[in-house]
Amino acid sequence: MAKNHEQKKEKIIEAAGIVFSKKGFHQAKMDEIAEMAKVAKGTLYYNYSSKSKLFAATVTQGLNRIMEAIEENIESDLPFQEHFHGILSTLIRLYISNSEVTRIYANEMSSGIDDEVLVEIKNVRKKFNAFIETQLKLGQEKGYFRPLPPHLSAMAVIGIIDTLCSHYLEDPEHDTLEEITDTVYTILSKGLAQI
Amino acid sequence: MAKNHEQKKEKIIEAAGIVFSKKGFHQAKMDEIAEMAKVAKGTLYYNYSSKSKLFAATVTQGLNRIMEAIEENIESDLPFQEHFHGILSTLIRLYISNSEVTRIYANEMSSGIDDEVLVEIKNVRKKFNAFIETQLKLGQEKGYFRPLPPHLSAMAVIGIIDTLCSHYLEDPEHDTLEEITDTVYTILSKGLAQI
Amino acid sequence: MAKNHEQKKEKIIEAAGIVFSKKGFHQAKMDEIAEMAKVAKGTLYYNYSSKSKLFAATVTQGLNRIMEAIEENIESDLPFQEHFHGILSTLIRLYISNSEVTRIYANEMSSGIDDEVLVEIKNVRKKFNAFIETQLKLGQEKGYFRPLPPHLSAMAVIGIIDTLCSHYLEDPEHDTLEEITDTVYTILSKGLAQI
Amino acid sequence: MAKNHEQKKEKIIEAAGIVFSKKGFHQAKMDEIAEMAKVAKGTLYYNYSSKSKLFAATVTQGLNRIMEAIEENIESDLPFQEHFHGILSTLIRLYISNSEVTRIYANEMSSGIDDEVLVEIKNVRKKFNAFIETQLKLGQEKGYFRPLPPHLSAMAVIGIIDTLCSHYLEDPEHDTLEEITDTVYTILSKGLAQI
DNA sequence: TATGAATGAGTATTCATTCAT
DNA sequence: TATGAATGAATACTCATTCAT
Repeated sequence: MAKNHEQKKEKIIEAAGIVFSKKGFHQAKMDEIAEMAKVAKGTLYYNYSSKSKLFAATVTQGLNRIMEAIEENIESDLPFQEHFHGILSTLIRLYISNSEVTRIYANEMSSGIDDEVLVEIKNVRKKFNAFIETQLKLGQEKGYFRPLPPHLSAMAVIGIIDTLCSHYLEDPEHDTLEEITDTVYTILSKGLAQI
Repeated sequence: MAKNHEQKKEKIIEAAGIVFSKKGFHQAKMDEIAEMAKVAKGTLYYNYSSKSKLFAATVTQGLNRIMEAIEENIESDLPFQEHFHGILSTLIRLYISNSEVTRIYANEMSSGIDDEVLVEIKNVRKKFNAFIETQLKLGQEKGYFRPLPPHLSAMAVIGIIDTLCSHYLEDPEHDTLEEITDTVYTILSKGLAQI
Repeated sequence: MAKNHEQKKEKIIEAAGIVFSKKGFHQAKMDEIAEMAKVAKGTLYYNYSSKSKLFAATVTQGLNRIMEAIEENIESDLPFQEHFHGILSTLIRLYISNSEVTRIYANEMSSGIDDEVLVEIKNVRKKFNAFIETQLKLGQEKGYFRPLPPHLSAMAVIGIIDTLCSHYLEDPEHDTLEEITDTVYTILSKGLAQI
Repeated sequence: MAKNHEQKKEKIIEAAGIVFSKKGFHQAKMDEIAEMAKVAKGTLYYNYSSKSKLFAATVTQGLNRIMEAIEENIESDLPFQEHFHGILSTLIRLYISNSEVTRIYANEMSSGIDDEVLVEIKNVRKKFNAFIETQLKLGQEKGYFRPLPPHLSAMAVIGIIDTLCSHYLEDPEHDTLEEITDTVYTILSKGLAQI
């Protein structure tokens, strides 16, 4: 019953995503994850040897899924301006719809997690940063972007998206997703200043 | 001796700032704070009735101190462009030099803290956001800034600063503070795109 | 093995009865109960979610056991006088032989226990009072007892038994159980005064 | 200012009586007593070297006051029956009006108090028991009471009064003081059985 | 005499992890 | 493979007592 087993692992990751994002790493309880996944607590440990490992698996799988989705959604034969707008729009949409994972990414890289596991998570993060960085370098080469340090620009992009999307998720009634996207796009491409 | 007593409270807040910023709220231990402040654990509770209250006092005092410093450092009779550059530069400098507090601000608004206390902290945060928002509105009125939603722009400003400064603090050798400040200023005022 | 588990719960209740009766609710320590039951402290909490709940379970189970024993021991087809004597004698015997529980019942209904739990305990108490009250009403209907307020009479019965049995338990050498029983029976049925 | 000082000690005892009776020995906090007495906590220790000593002083003073009041209120030249009724009535009245002390007496002789202090309290108790015992012996000598063991009868008297008065104090609306007094008198003098 | 800030030993409770079944 | 009862180390918080002023 390999399928059955994989399904169970998937159910656990899904439950973990929900609980970790709602409570953060330290406040999330293995009991609650087990209950939400409808498995016994022992089963968690049967599949993931510790809370940290389960956390790492949750974040890693989640971010990889998001990155795959981004790559699928990018059409690179558009004019660069539209290409860039498309990336931001995709990023924001996926950030919102995968909020269980992105919230974790945003808030819970703090200490108290096994170093070994922390390294694993930081690597996925780097992969994510590198992806943005690549896009920015592309823009620079094409002469569309200013020659700013790409790794700092990449972080700026992520920082803006992270902050505005977190704000949106806290109170989705307050602003529309278009406003968020437009604001992000305008600031990043043209800046706050006019003329 | 009232002075002596106030000094002790100050020593506690200072120790709390260090420990909370290093470990985060849930991983910070009252024992460690007491030890670092060189007082008995009971003294912590004699002065702050709970861990949450101590946390709130630490963050509130810290952010208020930063806001005062910002206001003292702003020269508002400069041309707006330079005025804005000055604000960003001051913000970044204070963010870095008060890292014990700003790290907390950035990472630990998550759940698990008394609601009552959480509200107090969120209020200081709002005060901070409002300050940035006011500056942006001023720029819009002067015709210097585009008419973007000010509260979203304010968050974008904070998001960029937060992300880049956190990055700087994680590895201060990697980039200089000028690079950080320039990147923040350029992106925010002119955007990534050229022409 | 369910049996094993039930045995462990029983061992805990037994230990709790001994410690609570010796120390009272607030002075009883969970550590001591765990040690006496030969389980880890966590096991106490795995089975009873708090000290209050464990206390409630101990008292409730104990009083229910006593009430069952009383009902089994009453022969109601005797002449009423002997029937009443039998009840008192049974009550006293069970009070003494279940002293871990009755001592708690007598001394520890005071404050400091969760309200929810306190209510539970008071309900078992009411059940016990109601039982005595029923017997007294029966005696009144049969014309054997004076028409005194039954709930007050019931409390008087319990009060006398409680006081004399506590006295007996404090120093069992001093008086015999027969003397106690005779005194209780004589006072309650005929009063102190003669003729 | 000896007077002033004595007044302060009196204020402390009074506050202690209220707090001990409401919370019991272990749940009563020195802080609360100090606050209620409107003195600093240090002052408690300046006058009574420990919590146990303060407790002992509270109980001893209280019971002595009650015993004095009883002796003042007894008219011994009445017919014995009325004399006995008078004693019970006085006892009940004083039990109710000195509930802070009598509640302590009833519920808090349990463990956890310094042995030395416990002995002191038990001695006052014995004095109180002895007083009742003397009255009962008098009744026996006068041929009014049956020849039951006087120390057991005395405890029975105290047990009934204690239980019914505690019940009255818990819910003073439920029964009148006359009903209580009549029930106690009838049961004790004539018993529950009629003819 | 009186104060109240400071102390630290003592306690209920939590929760990741283990392991017999 | 899966379970869930059992564990015990870890931790926030309490409060009688002390003592410098």
